[in-house]
Amino acid sequence: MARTPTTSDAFNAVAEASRRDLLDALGTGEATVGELVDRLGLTQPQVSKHLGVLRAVGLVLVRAEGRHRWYRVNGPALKPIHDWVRTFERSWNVRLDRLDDLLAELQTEENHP
Amino acid sequence: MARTPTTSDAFNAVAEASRRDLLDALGTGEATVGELVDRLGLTQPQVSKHLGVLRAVGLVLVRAEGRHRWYRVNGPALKPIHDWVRTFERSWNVRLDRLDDLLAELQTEENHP
DNA sequence: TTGACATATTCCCATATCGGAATGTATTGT
DNA sequence: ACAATACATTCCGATATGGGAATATGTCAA
Repeated sequence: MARTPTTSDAFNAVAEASRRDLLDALGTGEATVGELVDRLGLTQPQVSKHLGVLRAVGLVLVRAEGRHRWYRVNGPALKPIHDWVRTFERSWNVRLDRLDDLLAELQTEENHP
Repeated sequence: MARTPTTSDAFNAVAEASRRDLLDALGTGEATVGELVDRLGLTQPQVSKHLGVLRAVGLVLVRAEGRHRWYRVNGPALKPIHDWVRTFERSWNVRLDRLDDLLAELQTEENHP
């Protein structure tokens, strides 16, 4: 077998920096392919192909209007990534870490009434 | 050029499901290669190679003890992913979304005193 | 020393990728 | 009808991948 296809899930689609740049460039709004080409300095086929991958995994949605295609981010498709990485958040988030300490302390008190 | 190497950053390293499984299996503790082989049902070379990729991007740390290697997750290496995906959180998190509404409302009131 | 054990590394191959260049397909304006 | 515009698709080649199988490296135990 080879590497997991980029179109298999959000994790693989987003691994490519250019595709993250595209999502960042779209932000909360809409943009056409041409606008994205200008903003990112990529070639038109590059942008179209990357958008194709993002669309395949549901990370972007398209709306046709004349000869333009308005792309926008489909945020919820990123939730699986957020959910997964969030389970490790305690290892660098001091606030959550201190919450752990507090809970442990309460647990101890409970054992020594 | 080809696809971005798996060892270039956390995004690419974590794109492979087996490597996420390895990180999940490690959790907050430590484990040897053999233990991970048993837990995940992968072959030993598979586990060693995947751990090699994770180590290359700093996602795991190793401690040698005799003929065993104790691996553990290096959480902070996941922070770049968390930070990036977090900027899109508003699109699915209702609480943050309502906070946006509230702020917009306050803004309107300010304009109509 | 020798053998068993734990882990890492190498070799092989089928496969998907990315970029570049060229071309295809709609849609619009004149 | 025709040219221009906006975008998608195809063909190409170089490259890294992941699994399997075999082998190498290092450590312990008798």
